[in-house]
Amino acid sequence: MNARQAQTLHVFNSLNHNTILTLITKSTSLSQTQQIHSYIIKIGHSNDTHITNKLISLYTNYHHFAYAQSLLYSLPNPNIFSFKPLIHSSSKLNLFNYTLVLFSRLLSVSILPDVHVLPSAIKACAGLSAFKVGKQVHGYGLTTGLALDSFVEASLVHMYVKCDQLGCARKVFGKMLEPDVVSWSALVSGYAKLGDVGNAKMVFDQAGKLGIDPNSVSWNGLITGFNQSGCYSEAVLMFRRMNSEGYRSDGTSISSVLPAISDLEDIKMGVQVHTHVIKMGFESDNCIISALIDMYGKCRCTPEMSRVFEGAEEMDLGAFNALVAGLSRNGLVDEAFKLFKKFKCKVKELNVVSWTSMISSCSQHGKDLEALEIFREMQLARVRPNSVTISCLLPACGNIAALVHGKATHCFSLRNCLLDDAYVGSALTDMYANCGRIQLARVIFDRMPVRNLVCWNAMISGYAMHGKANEAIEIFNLMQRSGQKADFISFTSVLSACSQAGLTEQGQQYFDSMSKVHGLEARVEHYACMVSLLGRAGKLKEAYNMISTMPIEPDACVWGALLSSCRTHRNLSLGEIAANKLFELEPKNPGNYILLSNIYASNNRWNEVDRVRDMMKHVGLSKNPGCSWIEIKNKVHMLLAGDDLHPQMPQIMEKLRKLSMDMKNSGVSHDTEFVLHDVEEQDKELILCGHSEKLAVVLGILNTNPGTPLRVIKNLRICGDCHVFIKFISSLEGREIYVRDANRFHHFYEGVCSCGDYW
DNA sequence: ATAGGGTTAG
Repeated sequence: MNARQAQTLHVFNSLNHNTILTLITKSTSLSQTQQIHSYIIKIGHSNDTHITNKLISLYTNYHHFAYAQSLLYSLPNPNIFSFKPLIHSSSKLNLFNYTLVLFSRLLSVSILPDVHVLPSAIKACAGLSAFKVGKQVHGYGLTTGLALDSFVEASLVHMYVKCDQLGCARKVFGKMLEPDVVSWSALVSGYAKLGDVGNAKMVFDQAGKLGIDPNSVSWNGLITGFNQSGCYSEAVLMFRRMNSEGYRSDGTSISSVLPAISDLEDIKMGVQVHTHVIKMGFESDNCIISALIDMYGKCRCTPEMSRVFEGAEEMDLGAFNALVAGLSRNGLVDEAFKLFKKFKCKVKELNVVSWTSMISSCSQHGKDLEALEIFREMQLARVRPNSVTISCLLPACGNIAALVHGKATHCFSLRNCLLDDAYVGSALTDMYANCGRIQLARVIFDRMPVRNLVCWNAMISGYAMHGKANEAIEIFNLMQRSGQKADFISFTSVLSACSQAGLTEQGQQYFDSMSKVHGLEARVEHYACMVSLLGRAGKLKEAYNMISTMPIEPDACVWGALLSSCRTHRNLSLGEIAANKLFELEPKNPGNYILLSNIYASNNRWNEVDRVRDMMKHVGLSKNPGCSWIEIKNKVHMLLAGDDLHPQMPQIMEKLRKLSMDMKNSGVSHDTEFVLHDVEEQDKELILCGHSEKLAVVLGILNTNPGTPLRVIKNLRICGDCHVFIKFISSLEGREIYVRDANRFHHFYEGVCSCGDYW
């Protein structure tokens, strides 16, 4: 090729080059871009960096990232502009991982990032809370001098705040030549979010010195931050300060401060804010309406709550959800359900929160079957349940020992990747424990990737419920070794486990360690555990002394623990004291009368037994089955007083069956009463009947004494509360349990226990 | 080219 030819070719190419660039800039659609692209390939310009950069930019604009990326990666000599379009738009779309992939590619081909690209990478680290990577990028910025740029500095502050590294954030902020409101606000709300009230206020008060004028976003960020860390009174305080210092609170301020007021149950402040809302004309803001409804609900002002809802111009789903939650929180479950049904027909767009809060209110108020039914409907309505839904549904399964449904829910969580959620894990642990499957509960617990206090407590209380004290203690210790602090609930479980297992000394040690080691003052439920711990060990006087000297007022649980212990040890004098206290505290609780009558009976004071029955009648408990039980107990005693037990059995059976029928006919709640039906007449069997809690205790004894003979009667139906089920199921460990008629959740077990004791 | 704030379900 001669010189002239070469020149011609060059001119041709450069002309062509410019023409192509103009062409690309004029392209208005994806298809045009593609046409030009194919032309570029045809004439052999696909290695031209300048041209390809334009193409990358176009494809990125059309969100054809794969295309843009393949062009970028195939370019022999890319420059910073080849990377910019993809890095910027991936960062804009919050595709953080992708941004970082592109950024590291940029570094690996030895291109120096500039002050425009670096903030995108830093933003990606912020979005991923990737502290280590963020620090590396920061270091890179320092060595290259890019970190001196004010935009880079601002994004670094933001990144460190998002990674909860407030020390680093403050360092960067402190070095800024022109500290800006945005970085400062991020820093302040970051401290508030971590509950660091001191630093939040300190940095906030530096505003004047730094020449920063806080705007409403700064104030609101601070309020929300305090809310998120549970510093509710600080949040309210800041709201007050905001107004008194002459800053205008906007809609966001109000909907941020209202949840704090709700949690403080500060109705006075709530009403003040409500009037402020009316004065400022914020009444049509849906967020504020929801927050107001929530506030009135949490302050137990249901009429006000409904009034706000009805006063709203348009039906907002958030407000509806808040109303449903508020009604059920105040025990008005039926009204909540009615409202839910009405809304369901009217508007077919209930969301996850609507369904979940309805499920939650059912499972919290003994409407477990309804909760399961609503969950089914929710799926028919094609609303996707989330982890919150599952953690509300599982207690419903556990409450009625609906193992089949619990397992189905477990599978659902597995399929939908919800098992990693700490709340779901805890609820599953709890459900399996409530269904008598403590080993499964443990498997769930062991597989949890992240554990919070709720998870540990669920496992401890599961073991405690099953009378497995050593295991409960093991988990309790494991929890502390893992760095999780124990709370009141952890101790209640451990103490009750010790009490059930008769670990008197160990229980006493744990009780003492509460205040000495853990800085927790024992609550009334812990004293109740201690009384039953001492009582079970026969140390009734010590138990009574503990009640007499405890620093807080003993409640019915404490006295009840003493009374039960007195029943176990047939102690009449202390039993009478406890019972008299209980008759004052809860005169309508039949259990206390029955316990006392038992103590009298075991001391052969049959006239006193009759007197207790009369007392029951006197306080209006004559229709209570317990009253009849006392009567029948007397008669059974008479029957059993004879030398030979066995000849009396048919008669006893007859009485029991009649009583069982009476209970059924009088509509006794199946929650708390144990009912026997369809007892097959078998000779020489003594059947346990009675109050569920007592039955649970007896079954528990069976459970801890495996040698106790267990005789089997077929087709016995039991309706009882969860305690009965747990003890019952675990007492049958290793035997087949059949669940027929699973739809109605009436559990038919093949087998029932019988033992020498009866109440 | 980059950055800060809102309601309702566990």
